[in-house]
Amino acid sequence: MQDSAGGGGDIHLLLSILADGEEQARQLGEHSAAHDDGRPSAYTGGGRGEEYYRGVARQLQCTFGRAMAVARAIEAAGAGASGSRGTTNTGDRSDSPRSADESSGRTARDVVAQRERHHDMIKRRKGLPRWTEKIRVPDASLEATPDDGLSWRKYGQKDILGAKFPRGYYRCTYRNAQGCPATKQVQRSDADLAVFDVTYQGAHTCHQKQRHASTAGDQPPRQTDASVELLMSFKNDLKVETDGLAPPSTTTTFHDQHFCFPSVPFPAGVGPPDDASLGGGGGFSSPFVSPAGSAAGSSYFSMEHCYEPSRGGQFVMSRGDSSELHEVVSAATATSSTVDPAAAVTNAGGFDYPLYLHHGELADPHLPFPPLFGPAYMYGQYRDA
DNA sequence: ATCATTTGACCCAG
DNA sequence: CTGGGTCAAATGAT
Repeated sequence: MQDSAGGGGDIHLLLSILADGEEQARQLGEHSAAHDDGRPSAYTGGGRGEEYYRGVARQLQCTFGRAMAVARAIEAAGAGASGSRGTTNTGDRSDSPRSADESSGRTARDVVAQRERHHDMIKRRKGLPRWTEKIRVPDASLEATPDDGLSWRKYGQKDILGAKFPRGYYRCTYRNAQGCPATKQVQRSDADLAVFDVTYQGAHTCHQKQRHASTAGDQPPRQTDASVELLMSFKNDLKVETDGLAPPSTTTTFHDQHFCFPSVPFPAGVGPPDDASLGGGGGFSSPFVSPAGSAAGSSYFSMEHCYEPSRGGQFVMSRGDSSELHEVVSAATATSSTVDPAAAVTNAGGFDYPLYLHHGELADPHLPFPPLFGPAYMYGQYRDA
């Protein structure tokens, strides 16, 4: 079942966060209703932003409600079944470097153990959400590496067939410390040296503080992307629960690296939205970077549509499930009154997003939600020379 | 000394 | 069998 690292603890955290998010959503709705005329349009994304805002809030609320229900179910089920490692979890540290304990290097036993562990890990990974982002770095030097502000530790590199550059494998720095399952693969595009394909897998369950632009006011690390990611992992669980045999891993790909939200969320110079959103409190300039709850919701919805990049670079809907989640999204779509966020974005940013159009084509109106896998939009500030 | 990266070997899925 | 993903010893950086 939900193999997410922790187990009971995570569930509680999840519940807590979800409850929090639900509340925030409620406030969001009220807020937008109350301030609909108070705020300059810029804050609402322009005109109907308010309605849209409200719709999102409503959906968010709904989603959280469902999520909580399911989470409770998971909790209940988990209590009895208690996942695999529940019992055997002796060495949760698992990392315990190497043998050094037995005589020589590796005994058959070690090998077996390792294999088991590996297998177990693979198994676990399989169920984790997976998505890809294209990140553009400011300079195309070979040294350049996309930095998403989170702490990763490189654990491998491999030459990939057909790719000019090797692929780097990273895992969360706190995997051992906090059992965070997040990993990512970074592959430089052979077409554009400044572009990287970053495939994330697994949600961060750790509480590392995503630091980037120093930014002035910072807030309690609390929610932020931790909750976002948690939600994503949660969504994954949901998915698994809903349709046991959905594709093990889905990939959401966003081909844009300039995440310019409708109302230019980040006041130039002030810093990345991530920190702003972290607060979930202070004044936010865009609905998308507002309260963490909202952000989480957005991400959640975004993740709902999973595309699988095929070899040719095309995107295909890979979701085969017709879970309620889909309904939620659809509802959200409907509620947001078919706004054409794509257009909004395009206009606001002044860029064009061919991919967005594609999304639209695929009946994917969730555009307003940037893939706020936090870090990424950091690069949005850079203009490709 | 501690922690991160490098790098070849290993394992598994397709 | 091959390619992709991970492990872990060796090595480097702080």
